[in-house]
Amino acid sequence: MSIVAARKKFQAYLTDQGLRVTSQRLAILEAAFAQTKHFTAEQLLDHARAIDSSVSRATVYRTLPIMTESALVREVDIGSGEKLYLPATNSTQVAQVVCVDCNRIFEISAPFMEWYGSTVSSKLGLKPVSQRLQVSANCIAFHEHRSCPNRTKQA
Amino acid sequence: MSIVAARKKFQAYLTDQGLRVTSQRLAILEAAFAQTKHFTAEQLLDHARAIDSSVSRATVYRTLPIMTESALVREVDIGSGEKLYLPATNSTQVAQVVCVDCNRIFEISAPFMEWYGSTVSSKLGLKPVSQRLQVSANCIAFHEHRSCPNRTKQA
DNA sequence: ATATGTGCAAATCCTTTGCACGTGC
DNA sequence: GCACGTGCAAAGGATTTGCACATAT
Repeated sequence: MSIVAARKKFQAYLTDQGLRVTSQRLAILEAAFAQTKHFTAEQLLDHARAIDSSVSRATVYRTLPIMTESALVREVDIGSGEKLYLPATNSTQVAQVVCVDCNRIFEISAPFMEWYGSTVSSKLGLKPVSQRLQVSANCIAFHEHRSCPNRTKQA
Repeated sequence: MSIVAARKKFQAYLTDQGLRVTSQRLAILEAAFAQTKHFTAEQLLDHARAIDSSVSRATVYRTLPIMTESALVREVDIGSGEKLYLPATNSTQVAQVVCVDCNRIFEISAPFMEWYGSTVSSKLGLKPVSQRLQVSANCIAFHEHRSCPNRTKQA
């Protein structure tokens, strides 16, 4: 989604929910959509401040749930202590493959996930809301060296 | 796995790793295997103290990774802030279905997970270590009432 | 005008850690 | 005996929150 479309959608969402369109919220959205890979709340704060220096950490943390609920940003929890975020794509049927050697994260299509969620949930009398699939892996070629060539590139 | 078998396996693992068999570690293992559902570190501490009052929170936190690495306990992170644990079963090919209304957690067989992890990893030049699949869902019949009949039963 | 939003700093929550003492091997 | 394990309390890191001020509508 383009930043233009994202901004439009965000403003519509805020208005629709009776929330206010503030310069800080727009700066944070702008910063999020400038990212090309997964980012943390802290990294988002840095980038948002480059756009609007008045943005505070608290507002970033308060805005992330809004962007997530409006499906503009996707939240990814790989169990690393801090949550990661990503400008949302159309599909929610995406799995993460995380290299434990170098922390690279690949977003991979997993179209069967939704089917599985529905099938299993209905058997339990539940209605699926979302599903997450995550694979942890090592770099094959370099595992024997006990280090990964990409180790310095923290994804 | 019976507690007897678990204790034997744990002692073997500790010895094999050059770690010591202490009364605290045994009490914590005992407490873990007395659980019938998912438990937190804090709950484990409570139960372990009922067996050996000298057990400290620090030791529980230091023992959990040992039990996890020895495959006696399985760690489940549903992104709720605190990690959950479970006496391990044979299969690692298990998905969690979490009811967001009442926090019940169902462990469901998902035999294709391992296959998916291997397939996808090899395409990326990676070797899979583990995979997690989690489905979030609502109680169908009670979602309209905005509450769940099991809400008080924190799983 | 007024209900929301914001920045700041303190608080919270789970988990980890430094240190001096205790204990399995 | 000595290295490893332990309890305690303090530290740590990510996220949340109370409050007084600012601002969108």
